[in-house]
Amino acid sequence: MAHRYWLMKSEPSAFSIQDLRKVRNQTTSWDGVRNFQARNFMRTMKKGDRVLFYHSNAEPPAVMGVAEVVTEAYPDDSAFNPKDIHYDPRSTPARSLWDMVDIKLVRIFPAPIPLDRLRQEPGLKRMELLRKGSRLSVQPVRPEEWKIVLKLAGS
DNA sequence: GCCAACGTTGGC
DNA sequence: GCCAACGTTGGC
Repeated sequence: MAHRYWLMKSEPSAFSIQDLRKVRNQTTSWDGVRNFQARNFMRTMKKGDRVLFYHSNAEPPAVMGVAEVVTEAYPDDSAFNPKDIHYDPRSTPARSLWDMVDIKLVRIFPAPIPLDRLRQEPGLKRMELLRKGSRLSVQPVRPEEWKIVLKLAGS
């Protein structure tokens, strides 16, 4: 089965794509997702799936580069820690409510693709990111949308 | 900082 | 099961 495509949002003030470049193995666990739809998407991710890394709440908001799924969904242990900002007592190691995946940096685009640039592309009209009021932090990307975005990135 | 859009919570 | 109140997201 062919790999699937996704988009994942991060606020660069919390964790940027430059941060991802610096961490060990350029790999991080995508913890802290506390939205069921986003969690469910992560649960369907397969090793090798490709991810657009998006900076939200940024100036400008933009697609920054590409990452890949290297570990499929497993319990998000940040939910178990009362001191963690994402603590959720409903989730326990025995019965994990929240999951995460590991992603690894593939590449950072030479130039970010700003949100308003994406909006100019007729082929991206249906993209989840561009839907009015869309807030999903993990979302699927159609293959044809992926192709357009990568073309905009100059690949 | 504002606020529209959305998801979640909880009283009934 | 409804839905008002509330909290969050995220563009602007």
